[in-house]
Amino acid sequence: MPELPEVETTRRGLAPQVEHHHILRAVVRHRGLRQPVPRGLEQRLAGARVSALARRGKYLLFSCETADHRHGTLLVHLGMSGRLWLVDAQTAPEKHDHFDLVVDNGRVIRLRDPRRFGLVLWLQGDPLAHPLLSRIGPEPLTADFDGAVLHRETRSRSAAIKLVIMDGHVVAGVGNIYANEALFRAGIDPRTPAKRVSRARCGALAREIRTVLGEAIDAGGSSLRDYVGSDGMAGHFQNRFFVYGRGGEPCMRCGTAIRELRQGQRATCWCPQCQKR
DNA sequence: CCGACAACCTGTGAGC
DNA sequence: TGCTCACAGGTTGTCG
Repeated sequence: MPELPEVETTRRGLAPQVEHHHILRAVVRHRGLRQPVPRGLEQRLAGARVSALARRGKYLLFSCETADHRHGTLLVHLGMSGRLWLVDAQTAPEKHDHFDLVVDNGRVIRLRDPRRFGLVLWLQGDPLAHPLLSRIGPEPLTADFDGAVLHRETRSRSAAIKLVIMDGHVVAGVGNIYANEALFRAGIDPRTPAKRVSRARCGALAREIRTVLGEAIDAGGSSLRDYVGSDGMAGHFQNRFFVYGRGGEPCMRCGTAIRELRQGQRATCWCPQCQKR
């Protein structure tokens, strides 16, 4: 479900409700996520103070000072179907509500994740040194990422450019929707071998990745099926897709039928007229 | 190092 | 109505 814009929308919604607040308690109802939710997590979180809520790629990091004055990080990933939102303390959990953080302001941050590809972990020490985070590529919305970086990272890659920009080790947070949309905006055929994308076109692609992610964040993310923001409100960027989910429909720029195929078990949509190798 | 593919899991919609 | 199949926003691990 969530790509970077949806995770960032969630972070922005939750931050004012949790930063500089204490966790009264945590509730784990299902430990079987992508990795098991660690035993003892509830004890570590009880009484902890959250100093900051940050994001790295699609991971959310709750920086915590525990009740016994140790530092740690609650790491949360939403996987394909996860969402994290605020509910009132009396809201009854439903079938796929696996995890709660009860905040000292009476709100509850609740994780719902039907497919359970999400992740809830406790990290000691420097969270960015953890193997899950240390190998993630540059953040697309900071100065760490630009055309020069993308060009360098793609020189040895013969795989299709779409697969390469979706590789989180090349650039963080670009999932299937925004990979399709950025390639359309940059005018690049998604099947092009990455190493054959010129320096200038890498510049255009890096720019479009940043633009489309930024616009999606401004729109509160994309709501497909069940995604909603932390406040339960749907995002509306899904109304501005040029190609994603539009196979067979006319291109919004030139009218040519949008084509669709599968790359790496994921749907790719592109305009054969507007996007070239 | 790179690429191809399966795996993890549930829900939904299309087609018969 | 009910069954089966393909597919859905992600990431990791394995194998060649």
